[in-house]
Amino acid sequence: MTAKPPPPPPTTSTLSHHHHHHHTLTSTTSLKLFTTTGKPSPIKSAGNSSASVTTTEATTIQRRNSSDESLLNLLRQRKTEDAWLLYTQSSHLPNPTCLSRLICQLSYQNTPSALTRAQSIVQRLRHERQLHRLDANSLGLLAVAAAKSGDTLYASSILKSMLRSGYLPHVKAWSAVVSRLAASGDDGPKEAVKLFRSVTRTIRRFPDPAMVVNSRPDTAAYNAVLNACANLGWTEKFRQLFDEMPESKCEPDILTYNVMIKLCARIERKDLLVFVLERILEKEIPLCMTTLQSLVASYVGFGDLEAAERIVQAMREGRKDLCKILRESSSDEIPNENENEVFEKLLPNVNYPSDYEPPLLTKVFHPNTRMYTTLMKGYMKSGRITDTVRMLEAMRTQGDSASRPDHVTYTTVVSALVNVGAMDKARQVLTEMIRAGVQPNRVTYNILLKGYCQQLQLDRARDALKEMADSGIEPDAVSYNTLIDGCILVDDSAGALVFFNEMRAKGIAPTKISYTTLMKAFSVSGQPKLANDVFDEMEKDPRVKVDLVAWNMLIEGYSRLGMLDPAKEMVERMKKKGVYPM
DNA sequence: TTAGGGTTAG
Repeated sequence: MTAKPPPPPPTTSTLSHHHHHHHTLTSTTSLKLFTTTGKPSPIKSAGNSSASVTTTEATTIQRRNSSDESLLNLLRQRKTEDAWLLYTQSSHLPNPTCLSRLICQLSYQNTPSALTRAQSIVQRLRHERQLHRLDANSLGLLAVAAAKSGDTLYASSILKSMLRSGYLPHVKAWSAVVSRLAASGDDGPKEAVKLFRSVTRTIRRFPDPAMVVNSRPDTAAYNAVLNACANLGWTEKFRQLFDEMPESKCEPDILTYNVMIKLCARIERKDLLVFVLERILEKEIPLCMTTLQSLVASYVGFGDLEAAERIVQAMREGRKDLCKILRESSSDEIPNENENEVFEKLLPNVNYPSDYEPPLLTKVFHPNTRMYTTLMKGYMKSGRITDTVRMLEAMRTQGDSASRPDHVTYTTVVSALVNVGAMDKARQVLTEMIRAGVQPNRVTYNILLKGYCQQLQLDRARDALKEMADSGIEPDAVSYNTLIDGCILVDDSAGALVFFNEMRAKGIAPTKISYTTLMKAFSVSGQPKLANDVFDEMEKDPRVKVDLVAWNMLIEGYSRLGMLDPAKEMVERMKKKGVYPM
């Protein structure tokens, strides 16, 4: 947590430009600080500065030094709140140590307000071209805090600007951001892969290995980027990165293989799932429950409930020959040739002879709540509502504490009932869960909101929103997006706007779905001008990126009314921005 | 939150 001076920048030709630039800035800026006249000072270093300054300047320096000293004291005592107040009370820019420590402590608090404060310091420094005053440690922590709060755009922009300036973030910092990006929607996974590449490229440019020792990717970092590849279905990229792990002295671990299971599911290669399990056992990597969980989830995703049930049943019976059971459930679909080559490298065991005796689990695993809930989701998705409810009953009465229904289980049942329009029964389950001592959460209520909206019962939806607040559950963007969409269903664009404004008034950040849904409300009600206004707001909001859906909604608003000229104009504007219609 | 059971658009 201590503030360190910026790491020595790399010396390769590409980055040396930044290097010199960077250094010039550092020395001149410390001079500027000590200058009150605004004229360039002849002083060359802080060391001999006091000799050549005037008396007034010396007094100013003293005042500033003492202010920095009080700030540093507060920071040392971890009085972050007081430190922040002191910072805001003075127009003087604190020294690099204080600024970095303040950013570190604010980032470490992991609260929205602390993050906003840290960001405001960065914004000020950026504006005053003093960003280099912050060390790599504080910027890295800020990036992690931003990523954790869901602001992955901000987090990756901080990291990118660090890399541009020759700063190398700690592996824990940059990999945390890669991990968040990988799991976030939109372009997140692509950005994760890009970020991973920029970091490793920058690392390679440093001639001295000692300088990059804390920034090199570890297995966790690889797992994060592999997860991004899995989410994208980028098999070849996955293999490349997987292949370079040994060169980077990283061993694949159980998570790496769990991510591989996800990749197989994503690219619809059900036939490969069993080979991943066999490979894990063959490499004697300790198996964990989540691997089996991932397998069941994958089969459920494929709609192969029989295979999922077979695993669960085998586990209930305490069997260890899961591989054998899964081999029996493998279908004989013909896989893609190119993909096969890739997987022969990832999973050499796909080519083992057919009389190969698959390995046994080294330990017995029992199905838990999560696994049963996954199976339940399968029933829900295939419309087997009776089985969903029956499963809940079985879990309640079974008496096994590791598989008792929890809030997600009940929420799944609520969701299943909402999906078939059985709102009264969904309500009953909500009551039942509360009686059983399981508290519904925001997701449970969001599903209920969705149900009332779908039933065009907006008043009931509003009541549910109140009920939510009364139980101490704050609505989020999803709650409001659902309600805005509900207003569209009853042709109430004014109501949609009211919800949108209510959301912003509550400090809930609109997502791009909020913007596009509100645009849709105005578009379908024949108010393209208003849709246009929302679009402009969206462009101004740094938290969201205008995407193709937003452009389409904008264009559609005009086309719907036969206003082809403005529609064409929008298409041109869109092309100029580098977005192309599909 | 190094993955992982439940929710929102088009």
